[in-house]
Amino acid sequence: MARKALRPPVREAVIDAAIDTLARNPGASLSEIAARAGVGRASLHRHFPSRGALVTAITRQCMDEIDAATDEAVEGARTARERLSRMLEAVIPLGDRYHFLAAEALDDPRLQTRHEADLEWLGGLVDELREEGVMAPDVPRGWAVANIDAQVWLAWSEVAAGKLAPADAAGLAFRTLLQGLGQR
Amino acid sequence: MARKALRPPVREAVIDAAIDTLARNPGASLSEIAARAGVGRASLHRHFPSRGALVTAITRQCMDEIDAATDEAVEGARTARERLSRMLEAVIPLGDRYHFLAAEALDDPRLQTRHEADLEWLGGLVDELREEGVMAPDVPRGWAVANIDAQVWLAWSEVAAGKLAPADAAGLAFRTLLQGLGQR
DNA sequence: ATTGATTGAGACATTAATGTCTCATACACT
DNA sequence: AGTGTATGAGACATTAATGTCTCAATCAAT
Repeated sequence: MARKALRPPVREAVIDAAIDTLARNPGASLSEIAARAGVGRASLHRHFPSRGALVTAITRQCMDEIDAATDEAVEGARTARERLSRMLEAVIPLGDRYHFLAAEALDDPRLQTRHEADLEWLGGLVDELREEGVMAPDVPRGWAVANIDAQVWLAWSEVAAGKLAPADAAGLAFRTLLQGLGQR
Repeated sequence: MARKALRPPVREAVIDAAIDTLARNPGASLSEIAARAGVGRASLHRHFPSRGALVTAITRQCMDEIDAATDEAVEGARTARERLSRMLEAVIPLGDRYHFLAAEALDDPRLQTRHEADLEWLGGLVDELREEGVMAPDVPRGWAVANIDAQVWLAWSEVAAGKLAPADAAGLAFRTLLQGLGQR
């Protein structure tokens, strides 16, 4: 049941390198990415015909990771509040692989649809949080969704900048979401 | 004491067009910007020798606007809480002119320093909010600053996307900052 | 050892953006 | 009206990224 080959896994190496490189600099060239992957630029083009194809591939992979981590983390949680907490704990450590997506335009319509589905999942979570009395009903649903998304992004940025300990990030984001920064 | 000329104000037109265009697409070409400004590409280069010079100029202008609006709004406020509220009311409507700065790298060291100064101003505000008992002291200072910054950015995004009424934006951001999204 | 496929290196054409330059035109000011 | 300056249009050289192609070398499998 050997999957592929024992050769150097060029495709994976390129994807990893692209994620690392583009996260730092969204305008990085393909030469740069190939070099970081330890791969010839021609080989890169053999696996990904165009830059767009590469970007699409890594975007898909990032989304796969995020969705898988979320699904696994949320599994078995009894309340929406707990789902939110677990989701943050699972997703924030992946932030460095998701972050760059904000810069690269979501041009592939399928990925765009998928991203909307992810946001809709968050919307459902917000609905449940309201029903549980955890989240205020007079806060617009879209605002709540956008805030959760933003909090994930922000937590990663602070961790990446070394201003926040990774272990504290998710808890801080959770608290900030539900209670804000105010004096309790 | 006539300042300059009654000629078409090319410089201003280019700056405005650049702000509009780069806000939508950070990688927009100079041709695109010149066209939107209703100006020849050569004239653009007469006023701004290089792309970097143009980006620096508009960045400086945006910062000027933000700082001026903030200073004016904050003037006369008696409490830090009120200063925060007024700052949000003043700055969020300017968000569409500030937003793109996140994408364009702050390469000019002087602008970088200035941005840090702005963040430090926010830090001072956070200190005062703590002293007033408005903001929890166990939330890291840097996290609080980053959240205020992020909330401004987020509010604009939602307004620009048509998902949030401009009149509601600042109030919602203020509430979210201090109380979060939780049930009161 | 032989075969077949994949790779790295590099040459090449194409495309797009950038910055410089020229020149005829239009405007502001006198 | 006359003068000087700024403009728009376009030609031009330069640079960088992209994508295609070829060829010799390498590796896996037989």
